Amino acid sequence: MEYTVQKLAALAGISARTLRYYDEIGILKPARISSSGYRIYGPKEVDMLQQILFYRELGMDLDCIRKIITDPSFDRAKALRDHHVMLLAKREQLDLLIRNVEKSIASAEGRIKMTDSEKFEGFKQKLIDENEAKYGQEIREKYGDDEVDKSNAYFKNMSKEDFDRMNSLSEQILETLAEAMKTGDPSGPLGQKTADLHKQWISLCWGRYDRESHANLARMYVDDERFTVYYDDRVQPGAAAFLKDAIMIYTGK
Amino acid sequence: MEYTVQKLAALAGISARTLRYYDEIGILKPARISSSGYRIYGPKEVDMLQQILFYRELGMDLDCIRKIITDPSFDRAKALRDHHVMLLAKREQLDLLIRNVEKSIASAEGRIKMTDSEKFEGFKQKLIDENEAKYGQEIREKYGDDEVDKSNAYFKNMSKEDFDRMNSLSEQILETLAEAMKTGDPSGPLGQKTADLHKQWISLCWGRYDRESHANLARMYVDDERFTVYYDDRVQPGAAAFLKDAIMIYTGK
DNA sequence: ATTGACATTGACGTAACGTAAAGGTGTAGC
DNA sequence: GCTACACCTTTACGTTACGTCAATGTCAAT
Repeated sequence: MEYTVQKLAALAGISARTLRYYDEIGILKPARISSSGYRIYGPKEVDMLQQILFYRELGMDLDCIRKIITDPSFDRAKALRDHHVMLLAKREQLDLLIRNVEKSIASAEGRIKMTDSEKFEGFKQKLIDENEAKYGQEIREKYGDDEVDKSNAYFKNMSKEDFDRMNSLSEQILETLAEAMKTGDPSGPLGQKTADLHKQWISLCWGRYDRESHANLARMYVDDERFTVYYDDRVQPGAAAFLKDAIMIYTGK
Repeated sequence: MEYTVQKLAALAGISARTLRYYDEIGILKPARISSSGYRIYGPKEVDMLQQILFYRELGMDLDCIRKIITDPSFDRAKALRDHHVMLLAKREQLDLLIRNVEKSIASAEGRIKMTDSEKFEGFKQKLIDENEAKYGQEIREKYGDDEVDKSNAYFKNMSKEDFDRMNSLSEQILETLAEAMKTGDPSGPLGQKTADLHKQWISLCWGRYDRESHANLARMYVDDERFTVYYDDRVQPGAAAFLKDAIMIYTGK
């Protein structure tokens, strides 16, 4: 498939001017120039543009992008994996921001107090992202290692202290869930306390927390018999469904 | 609490120059000027800056931000709720991008084919975001409804077809896992096939897939007795650990 | 052959700061 | 009281990633 400037621009959701600029600064040259001087882009350029937009989305400046993609050792497969890691990091930052705005709402309603520092949580992270984007590969490779280390160290470092805490949380969840079900209200204080304990348990298990995963896990609780049976047996029938409702309200889903 | 430029800048993770610029264009004036001409910011300004950064994060230009926050009918509580809705929308766009990069990886490995249009999914959304930011409230209120509908539609839409597929996948996983364990090699073709089936199952359950969550779930399989017992009972002792190893290799963690 | 939607290359404009210059201020330590 | 040094000020020019004309050429259809 071949594209002229405006066709490709429409496809990618950018302007024709942007494509001409990218040609001008040598970041994305057309596959060929037609006899009448038109820029013609081919499949390779489409893929390259996608790469560029991924980097751009992560806040990298065009000069840095050029250095990376024109590097002879540029590895598209690795770049895609890097994008993936960075996008997941960005989502965590976004989740921080979302929690920030939720806390700000609660604070505006006088339900909680926020420190000034808390008011800017999730914004600062952006700077770190950008630094990472600038220093590029080495740090990213290190980042990758850290990731692996972090993952591996998870259950190694956890032994005893955290593990005990995890088991204690499991028990607390069951106890609080039983109490909460007596009230019959998943949105009540006991229901929400259960959800909060459950969140702590997840944070410990997964090493990180995001509301969407929490909600998905809750859905699985009613959907997957392993879980349903576990909670229904240990608390009472309907416990898994009750917990799911509490978590849904807790996560705002 | 009172802040000088650099103190506030450090707090918010921006530069002192940015604060002076915001003063210059009339978007954030200091509470007062000290006898020696220093800018002094108070608690009100801290909250205002937070607002500004929320709007900026959503891609709004400063001129537009000024019009909003200097409007006499500006309602901080409503603004916060708007931020919340917009940030959730942004996260959905991010999830689209993440799925895009995952598909791109699969495509690079020749596992699937992508249309050129699909290659730019999640980027275009940004334009829509900006339009929404401009046209504001009515659309956002409608969007909010869609949000709720979509969440609810998750398992409603799944009924029968997908649900059956889920159960069939569960069985396949157990069968393949049993076969794979005979070879004793989690990295072998059968072990990796098990992991791939498991991935499909997750994709169905969670509505999306990322390797990190997959790996975390695998860790939970050996760590949480509910899972361990489930697999060890149904296949053979050590099955949960074997599956975890296979998934670790599969996800490259 | 004309129309209208495309393409081209300049060239200047703009937003949101970065950066440097030239100078005043606050306070900690000697 | 003096010095050092980290902070503050304004002024002003530089930069990035394009937007926006302007002047001109091209293509496809009527």
